[in-house]
Amino acid sequence: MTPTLTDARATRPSADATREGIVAAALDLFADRSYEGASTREIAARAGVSQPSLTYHFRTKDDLWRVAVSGLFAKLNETLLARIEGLRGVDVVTTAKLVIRDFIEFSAANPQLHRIITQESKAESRRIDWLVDEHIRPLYELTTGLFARLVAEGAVPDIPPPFLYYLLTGAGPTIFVLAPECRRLAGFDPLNPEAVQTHADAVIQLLFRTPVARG
Amino acid sequence: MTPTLTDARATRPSADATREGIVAAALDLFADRSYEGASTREIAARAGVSQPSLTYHFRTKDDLWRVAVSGLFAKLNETLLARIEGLRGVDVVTTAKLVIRDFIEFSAANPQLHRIITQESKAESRRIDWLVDEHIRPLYELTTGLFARLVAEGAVPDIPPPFLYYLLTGAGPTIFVLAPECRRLAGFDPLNPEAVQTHADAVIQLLFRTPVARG
DNA sequence: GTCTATATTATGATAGAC
DNA sequence: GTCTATCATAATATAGAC
Repeated sequence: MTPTLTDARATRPSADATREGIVAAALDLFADRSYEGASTREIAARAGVSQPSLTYHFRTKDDLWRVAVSGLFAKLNETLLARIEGLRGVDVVTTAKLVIRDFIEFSAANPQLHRIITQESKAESRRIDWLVDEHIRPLYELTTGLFARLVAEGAVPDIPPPFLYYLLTGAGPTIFVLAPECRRLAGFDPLNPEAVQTHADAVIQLLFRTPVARG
Repeated sequence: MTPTLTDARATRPSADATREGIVAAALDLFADRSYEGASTREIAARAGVSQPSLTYHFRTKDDLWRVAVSGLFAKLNETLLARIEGLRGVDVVTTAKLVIRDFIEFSAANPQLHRIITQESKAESRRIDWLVDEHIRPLYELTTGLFARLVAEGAVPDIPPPFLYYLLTGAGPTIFVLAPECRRLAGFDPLNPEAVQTHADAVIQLLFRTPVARG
């Protein structure tokens, strides 16, 4: 870093702000264009910095991708674990409904997550191995564990938890991932707050077979 | 075409076979790498032809993409309309369950469809406009019409049909689109026939709230 | 109808001034 | 820490032989 004493170079953002700007731009472009389709020049342009600045801060395009994706998963984990922490002692059905609503709200606010996972989920990708080992597996274990208890209680239909995991993974984020299609096709924006809640209600109603009060 | 009388040039495939080979390779690579990420060189290599052969047969990369995608939608429409045709006069609940199972089986056999729609569903894409107008809207009208009748009959929960459309669009294909992830994460291949049926059963069970015999 | 060769542009990463 | 200039490679598309 070696900052100056006065730190007077206010014309340019600080190194941390630069990094954050690059990461945010990278996340948007990786999600929209896929890893191969997003160019470092365009990421730099969107972040308002020069293209070699990415190399300086992140070494390679691959490293930048990993940093950007890790940030997203950190946000998701923080959200879900804070919710679960706050509900310690509460019954599993109530907990699950609130966690699912949190997941759906997160997916609406951050559709990049599901887009990136979808793009990287291909046979040849080295990045999907990293993604699964580093970030997805803990969430998978958490979710399937929750579903196993819900099935045991008869709160959700008797479907194997791995299938329930992929039903939720698909049914939850897809309407937000396809938001540009939805606007053209159905004439409404699924990202507006009312639509997000309607969608969350629908997912919870399908899974739990009971009308659900919004949390 | 101007084929020779003897058509003895058996060393190379015929023009039609060449086109089909290119289209099949393009579909796989567009689905895996997105439009921008798939190179015409790699498509040509997978099809076993030279790179300029793509230009000769399809003029531009964009035209090739459209031809490949149109072929996929033609297959889907053929499948669904044949089923609906064959069930003329049968009650709407039975029809819907069979159509949904067909859609899920098609999604397992052709995960490229949902991958490509997902990749192109971004604000700036000119291709999503074409996709919606040319191919998706008729299927959307068909599906939401079916769901409206199912809701009216009380066969599925009282959820607005556009949301039911996106619930099915997400819950149906996602496990197949994420098959490489699923193999690593859950340890089974969702594309195996037994898993496909288990998944179809699960989707139908969630929507219709009754155990369902396989069709 | 298919190829080799190539024109033109865009890519990821590096060198080096400040 | 940020920039301009540039290298080496890969991209789409074209020219022209066969």
